[in-house]
Amino acid sequence: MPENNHRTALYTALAQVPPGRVLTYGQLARLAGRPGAARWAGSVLRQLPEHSQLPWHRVLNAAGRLSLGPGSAGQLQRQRLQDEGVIFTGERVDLTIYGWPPQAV
DNA sequence: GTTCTGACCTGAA
DNA sequence: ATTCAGGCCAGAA
Repeated sequence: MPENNHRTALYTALAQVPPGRVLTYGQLARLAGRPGAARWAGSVLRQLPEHSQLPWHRVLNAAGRLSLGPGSAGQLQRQRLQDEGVIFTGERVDLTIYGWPPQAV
């Protein structure tokens, strides 16, 4: 069953993201070898265990906003990102600056 | 089998 | 900038 394999690929890709950098669900799915499976990436992160050391907080939606509601998890995500030096312009993060991988120019 | 739902994305109006 | 519709993938009812 390749499902597990893809999930592992997603974990690996996510683990490569350095502190202070963020990526979108779509990019994460693409790095996991599944372009277009952004929702799938979200479901994987949702089922992620709490004791996981993966930087799940570095994943935002394409708009640069937190896809978690204003719950405790959302607060935690924002807190951790700010601790890493990510600056929020309002409720949004500039992906052209903090995006990962770096903007291909 | 169909239908809904969700830590989503893109393009068009 | 905001709203809408269509497309994506997977799991639950």
